[in-house]
Order: sequence, then C-alpha cells, then structure tokens
Amino acid sequence: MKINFDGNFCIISELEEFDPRDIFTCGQAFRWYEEDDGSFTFITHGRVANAKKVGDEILLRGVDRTSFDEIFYDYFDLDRDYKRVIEELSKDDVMKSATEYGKGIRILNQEKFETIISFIISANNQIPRIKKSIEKISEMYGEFLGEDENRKYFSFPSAEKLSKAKPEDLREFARVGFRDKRIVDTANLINNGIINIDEIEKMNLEDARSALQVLPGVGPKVADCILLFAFDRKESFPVDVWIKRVMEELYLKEVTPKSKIAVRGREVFGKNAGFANQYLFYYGRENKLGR
DNA sequence: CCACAGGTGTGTC
DNA sequence: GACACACCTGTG
Repeated sequence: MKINFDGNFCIISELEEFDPRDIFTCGQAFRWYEEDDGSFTFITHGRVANAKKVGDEILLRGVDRTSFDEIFYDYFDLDRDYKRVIEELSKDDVMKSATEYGKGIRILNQEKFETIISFIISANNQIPRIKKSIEKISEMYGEFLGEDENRKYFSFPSAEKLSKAKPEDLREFARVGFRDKRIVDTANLINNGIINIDEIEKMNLEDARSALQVLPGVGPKVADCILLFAFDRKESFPVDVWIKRVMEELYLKEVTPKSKIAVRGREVFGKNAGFANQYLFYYGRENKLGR
C-alpha cells in the first residue's frame, strides 16, 4: 500500500482490497451516498469525504494528511492485511467464492454511539429506509457540517442531544416506527452513564454482548453488529436472515435456530468470524442465495 | 386492496 | 430455553 497526499486529496495505491462500493454497500454503514460518477460520499467523525476508485487507485477527497492519520487510517481499517484474512478464510469453495466476490470489502471502525442507534433502527428494517431515518435524525439533532451541489450534511447527534428528542418526532419525521422509544431510551441510558460505553469496550466478547443487550432495541443480532462495526470485535458473528439462509444452505445443511448459527459461525471461522460474516452476507444477499 | 421484507419485546409453556 | 405473535413503514 502506498499513500500520497495532494492538498485535500489522499491517493491510495497498491491496495487491491479496497473498493468503496463493496465497503459501503455491504451492509455495515448507512451514512453514504452513491454519486452519479460512481463515487461514494460519506460522513463520519464530523467530516464529509468522498471515495472514488479510479483504475487501481483510491481517491479520497476531503482527506488531508492530518485527518488521514487521525481518523481515516483507522476508519478504513488500513492497518489490517485483508489479503491475509482472505487467504486464511479461503479454505473451502464457498469462502473462496464469497471472498472473491467481495474482495474490496473492509470492515469499517465506526463511531460507537452512532452505530448503536443505527443498528437499533436496522431491526426489522431495510437499508434504504434505515439510511433515510438516520439522515433525518442527523438533520434534526446533529450539527451542520457543510453542503455541496447535491445536499446538505449533518453530523450524527450526541447521546445528550438525542436523549432530549421526542419519540413522536422521531416517528413522525424520521419514520422510525416502533423504534422511536427504544432510540430515546437508549440515548438516555448512555447519556446518564447507566450504560458506560468505555466499560463495555474493556469486557470480553460475551460480557460485552450481554451488556449491550441491556439497551432497549438491542438483541443478539444488533449487539453483534455493534461489536463488529464499532468495537473492533472482528470475531463476532451477527446472524440475520441472510446469514441464516447462507449458513444453512452452504455449511449446516439443515434448518438451525439463529442462536446456534451464531455459535457455529464463531466455531467455524474463529478470529476471522466477523470477516467471514461480511463476505458471506454480501455474497449471499447480492446473489439471493437460499431464496 | 394485498403480499412481502426484516430483529426485538412480550407473553406462554 | 424455545416458541408464538405483534410491532412500522415502504415497495411492488
């Protein structure tokens, strides 16, 4: 991997395992827009940036040397050797196909509170609608970050700010449905310090899972997503309907309860379970496996 | 009008 | 613990 800077641009080259489309559309993140030129504009850490794949290079606009070092290097998980992850996972034909299909995926290291609320919204919901709800919540309660010819940008609100939101406003304007109260109650529990994110970060995987599930709207699947996408627990294995279908069809060969699949996923893929999960989810959903 | 998509909370055994 | 069933909204 080579990194070059040109003012407000960062150019990454000699890195095969980085495709903005795979990274943003694989289901892990919601604060992004696909532009007409095929690039992806995204918001994180109070910043707006744009990622575009041009030939073998990745162009990051809105990323200078300082913000790259402080934010984006970690956000894009650039310290990790995904070639090696893929090698370690490619022990069978299923994973060979899945990693080949999603070879540009990287698991982002996202902001914790935003990820918690985002995945509470994701429950029994679909990506376009989740994106819209989060966008509206940011517009209503976040900070204005700037605008371009396409749209205005807002940061995701703090727990303090969101704890003061009214459930009926979230329902009426952000279209979150029955998740309205869960969102405000969770923001309150975190804002009050009743649930301490820094404490959860220090726990082992099982304790962290249980601690997160104290939050209303956080069950086993959402807890695993939060751990995988914001707490750097790359060994966690969220089981949604797609993972259930793919695992049943390709690995287990029989109908299996979600709770058992979560355990089996971690047994089969070990420390790489989270990566396997993302490759399988993306591969399975895009190809409608098991449907 | 209806069917379908998708995790959690609640209640029952 | 394992299982029903309700819960919102958008799309086709």
